[in-house]
Amino acid sequence: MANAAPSGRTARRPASIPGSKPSQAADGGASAQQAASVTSRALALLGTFDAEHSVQSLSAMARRAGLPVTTAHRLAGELVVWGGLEKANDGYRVGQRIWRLGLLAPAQQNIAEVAAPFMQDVLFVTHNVVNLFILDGQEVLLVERMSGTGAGQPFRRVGARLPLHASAAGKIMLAYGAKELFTAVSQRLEPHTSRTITSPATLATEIERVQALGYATTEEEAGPDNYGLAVPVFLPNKQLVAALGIVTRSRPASVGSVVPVLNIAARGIARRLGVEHLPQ
Amino acid sequence: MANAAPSGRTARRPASIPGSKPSQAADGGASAQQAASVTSRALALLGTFDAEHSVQSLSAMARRAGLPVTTAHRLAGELVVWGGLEKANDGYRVGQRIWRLGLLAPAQQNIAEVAAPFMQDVLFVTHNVVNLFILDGQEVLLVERMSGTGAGQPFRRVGARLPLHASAAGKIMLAYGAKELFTAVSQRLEPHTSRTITSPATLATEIERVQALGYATTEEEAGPDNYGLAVPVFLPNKQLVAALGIVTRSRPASVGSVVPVLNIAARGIARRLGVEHLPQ
DNA sequence: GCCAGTCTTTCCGTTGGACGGAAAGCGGCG
DNA sequence: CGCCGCTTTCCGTCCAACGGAAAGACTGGC
Repeated sequence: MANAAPSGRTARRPASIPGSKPSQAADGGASAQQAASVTSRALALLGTFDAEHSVQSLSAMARRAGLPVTTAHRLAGELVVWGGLEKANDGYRVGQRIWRLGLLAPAQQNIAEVAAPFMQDVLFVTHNVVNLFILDGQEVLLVERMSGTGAGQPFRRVGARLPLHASAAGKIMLAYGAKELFTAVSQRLEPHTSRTITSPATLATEIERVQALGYATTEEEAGPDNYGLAVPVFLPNKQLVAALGIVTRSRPASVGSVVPVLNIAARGIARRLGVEHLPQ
Repeated sequence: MANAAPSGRTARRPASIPGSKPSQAADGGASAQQAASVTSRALALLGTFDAEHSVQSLSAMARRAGLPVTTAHRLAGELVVWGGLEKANDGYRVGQRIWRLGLLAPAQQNIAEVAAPFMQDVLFVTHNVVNLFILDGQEVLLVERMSGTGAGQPFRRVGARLPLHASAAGKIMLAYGAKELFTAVSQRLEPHTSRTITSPATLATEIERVQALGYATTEEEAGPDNYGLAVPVFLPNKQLVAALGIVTRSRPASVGSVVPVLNIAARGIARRLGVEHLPQ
């Protein structure tokens, strides 16, 4: 993977990056400038779309992608032809071809599809918003979500990410996942509310509590009026694959009665995952 | 135009090369029609993924996209870096970045998200597989689907398309949509089972029946052991936006009791769609 | 009506990145 | 061990991509 030759048409990075942390750091998607190859520019264009920018004008895309408008125009045109973007009067949107492609992505395809029916069952019983998270890097990724007609606006959307130390699902990952994860995460505990755990020691105690209880909770640690509860989803071979949980707007009265429901659903999901395709 | 030098990157096959490499004149490349631009090649690569090919080797992708392996290798590499593809030992898959992008696509975002809770309610009452279709071109597109733990394997997956004349949702579109749609579709009525409607006259009668009843049914017209039932979802201004339905494995006993349930849910969906963002 | 500002689209000369054949590396099979 | 298919690196050639310039479309202010 030698870095490409420095000579670039537009601009170039001075020298190879000093290692630092690959992770997801720089490539925010929108902020990414410094495109070099044709493909990366087209992709940068796609990367400008997110939940807050699901409809954009051409020049907005160009600006956010750090591309000349002319270039953006040409590339966007090709994307539209292919179906990756759709063009309306008010701007560009993500095309349905991308959507259909996305349904083939592994994280989505296996777990979420298998889990959905079981999540329904939980919803029927508890009438709370039901979430399914998987671990992705040093965050949890919401792969499926369900809420009844009664619930208000959803807290998070499918595809959202949450930090490990400020979410019930994240605590599950910390408690039952690799130890390295804990050490890595506890380096940087960003506060989201006044109740977010920001001390590594406190977090360690909390994780021990989770391990002892078998479930994790959050109390306004991710956002105000946001109470979470999650249990692990283990494969038959004890491997942790996901965290199943609920979210409520006020402190749940009966944690004790919800946990068994979640556990039953988690076991059901695990059983089916074990039968069908193997973990990964 | 008048291409000058034949020694081009794309063409290059005068008489000079001793090597044979016939290569079809017009390139019959399965799906992709002689792409030229860089972007279109990268996209052609993505386009090789579908439900039957969710994991592919590099050369398989190259073959299906009609690209040289070398080129495919380079492009796939860029896609992997960006997150559009994921590379495992057994081949490439669609990356989760595409999945997350896809969630922003309009068809998915608006209707499916709004409809989901109401579909839950239907599922709760009927215990059947619940489907939500929108019209897309001359087909219906499954944008959301729900099934309980009891139901067996799903008939269709989200993202699937069905012909208008062989699906309950499609009949709804024909009955309440634009008239031109009917004339266009009735030109080519492909049979899927022995019970599929293949005569324009029969279809016309069927559509009238749908208009009279207010709901549509199919009886093994799309596949064996496949019985469908669907109702329209109208916006407050009478515009048809979707079809909501259920699927069963045997002839449903009580159509009469399910239709009201579907209609209530359809009204609920419409009401919320009307309140929030306007149709399109 | 006119001007100013923003966004979209076409045109076209220049050139640097994409192209892909060749070949090495890699594994499996008979 | 030789054959076959897939993956990956290398590198000289050359055309497609690039993007500045400018016209067109549209809005809003005065």
